Amino acid sequence: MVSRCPVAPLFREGGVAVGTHVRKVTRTFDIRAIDERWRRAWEEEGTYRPPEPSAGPKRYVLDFFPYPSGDGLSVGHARNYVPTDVLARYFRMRGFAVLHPMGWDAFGLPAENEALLKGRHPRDTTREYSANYRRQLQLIGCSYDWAREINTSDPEFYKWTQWGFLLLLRRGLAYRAIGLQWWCPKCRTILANEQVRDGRCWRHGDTPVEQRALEQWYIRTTEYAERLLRDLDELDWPAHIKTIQRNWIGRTERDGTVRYHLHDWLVSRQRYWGAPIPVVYCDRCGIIPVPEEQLPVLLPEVERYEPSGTGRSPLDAMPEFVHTSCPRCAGPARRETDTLDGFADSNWYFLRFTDPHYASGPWNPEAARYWMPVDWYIGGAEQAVMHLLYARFFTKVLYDEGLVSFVEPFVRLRSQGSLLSPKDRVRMSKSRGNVVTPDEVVAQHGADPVRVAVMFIGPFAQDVTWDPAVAAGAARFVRRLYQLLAQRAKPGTGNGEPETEDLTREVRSRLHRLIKSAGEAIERFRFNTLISSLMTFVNEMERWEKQIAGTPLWSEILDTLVRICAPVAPFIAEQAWHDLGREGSVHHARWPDHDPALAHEEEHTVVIQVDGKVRDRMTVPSATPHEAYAPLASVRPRIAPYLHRRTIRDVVVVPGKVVNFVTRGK
RNA sequence: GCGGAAGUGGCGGAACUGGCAGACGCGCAGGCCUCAGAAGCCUGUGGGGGAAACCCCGUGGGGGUUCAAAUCCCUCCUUCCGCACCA
Repeated sequence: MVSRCPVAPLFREGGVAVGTHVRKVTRTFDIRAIDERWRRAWEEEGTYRPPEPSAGPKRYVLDFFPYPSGDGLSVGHARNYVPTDVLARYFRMRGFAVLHPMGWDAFGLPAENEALLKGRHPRDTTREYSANYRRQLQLIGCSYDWAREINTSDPEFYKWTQWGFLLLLRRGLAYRAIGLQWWCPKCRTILANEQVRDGRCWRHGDTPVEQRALEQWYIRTTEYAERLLRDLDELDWPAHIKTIQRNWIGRTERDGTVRYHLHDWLVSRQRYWGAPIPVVYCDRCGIIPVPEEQLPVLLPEVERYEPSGTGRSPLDAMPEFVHTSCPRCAGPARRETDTLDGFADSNWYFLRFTDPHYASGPWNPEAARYWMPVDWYIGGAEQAVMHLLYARFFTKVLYDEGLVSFVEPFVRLRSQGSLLSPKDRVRMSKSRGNVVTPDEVVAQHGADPVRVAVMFIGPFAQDVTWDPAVAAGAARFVRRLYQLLAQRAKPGTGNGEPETEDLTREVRSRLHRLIKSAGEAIERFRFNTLISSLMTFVNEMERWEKQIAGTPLWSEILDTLVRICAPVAPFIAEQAWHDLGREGSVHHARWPDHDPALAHEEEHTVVIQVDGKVRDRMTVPSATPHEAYAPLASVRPRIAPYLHRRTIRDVVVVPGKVVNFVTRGK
């Protein structure tokens, strides 16, 4: 049980000896000790593992999985992962079975290019960098179920990527053709159309691409153009992402024929770091797919994996890999030596997460039936075309094959804005030397303040500039929140007077409005206003504390508040949960239900206008009939003079909001 | 050029369906605490006028609809994104 964890001091006793006397001892909130204690406890307890077998209503909450870079995560990445984590934690507390996994898009050009740059093997860099990502994600309290971690360069994974290629081949959707192809001299490989921007390589913006004639593998995405276009309508995605996809598919009418701008997807890469394309070439039988039971076609272990620059893969120079026997006639045959584009991995990885160690197929049909489709998919708009289009395409192929029951993999998509560096107001990158890491901000303020800061700094979808002052403000808020929840929670700290009925009703109403607005803010991805409503509530409770601390009402408030704060500030909420004497983990506690009758405000402030100008305000019971507004308002000392010797031509009443006396004619 | 999104205090932003503009935070000012500082706490903080009560102005510019506009419509300006040139 979580509650067995050793108790660490919450407050450090601090004091400085000056001159002849010792300064008064001050109590310092030691957030790092709290972080460390619960980070360890959650990992040991498997706090975020979904119950097995999962049942009941589910939520699949997924981040775009990253390729692990040697730069590690910046606070900018936290703008993606933290809000998603809040969403996952919220649904968990609401009683949903939540799938919230993380893995590594480890195969492909970006990973191999970086390894080349470092002069190391991508197998080693991948292992090292993903471990660092995992550490950083745990540092900021992301509640992934790490038992489901996947890695696309793992043979257990790419075996099924190869299976997917064979499926496309069998359905006539993969073909070989010679064509003029874009060649990046730095990558020394062919690029897909989508990987060429302004005549330059997507990974090497300073490198113009060249054209080469080569025989390549293509996927017939164009055959699905119409469905890819049409099915966009039903998706809950940001409008601009849909627009980008529509433009990319680009249906036009010329000569009475429907034409598409979309090209077939070129998947061959003359590179080492990818899944070998599972076909062999036999002189007698032609192109023969590797039988499924012989998968995976293992990527051979080599020390030198640099692109040859000849237009052929490094695998081509390895006779022991190339020479094989034909699966059909057993005669001599040659293996395909190109590898698959990394997007062939990210095409389907979300299915693998539903049962990542399943051995008899790419995914467990039962698990996929339960968890799929992805309910919330969160990631940057830079994947608006490639990954999101290929994953939609492949899902439709799986549907046509009868392997899945849905035609779209991602029901809801949300894209976070970039976090710009305060140094130069551009996106953070190590090469620019403008990165702020979560490590340094956590070291300075603690994990919860980092979480609060990246949510509070601006609207989720908007680009914002990182401001260290926001982190400092978030740290102040987290400390005050913790003090409210835990330090002064003990009975008898206030005057403990039996609360009056009116006060109880008012405070409880306030509490239930917070429950309601917090839940709505999370589901609507308004994390900045989520934080501000928590701040407002804490401010108000600090004001009320003198009157009601130590009463049953106060306990009710704290017990509710600690749950509402758990998704946002999981570390201090867990600590406060235990300080409040509760058992287990707050992260297994139920999200409080808001009672609409309690949340309902008993009084409204009504604005009184004369000719549209605000002249006074009055408080009325919410049950006041709207006919009573004008008589009440017209006799008020501030209002009566305005109405004196004027003809009231009209009175507009909006119950609970406004009463407007119109005296002017048109 | 076409299409889309946006423009609110010194700063980040809030304002749900047209109904109190500026919530919340940062910054700043004054105060408390302190030998002093840091931290913390309290108060104030859109602009102008006024001793005050209050009044006037105010959401990029201009016009309109409406009892009422940050919000809806027209127009102009600016910024960002996508398309168009390349694929």
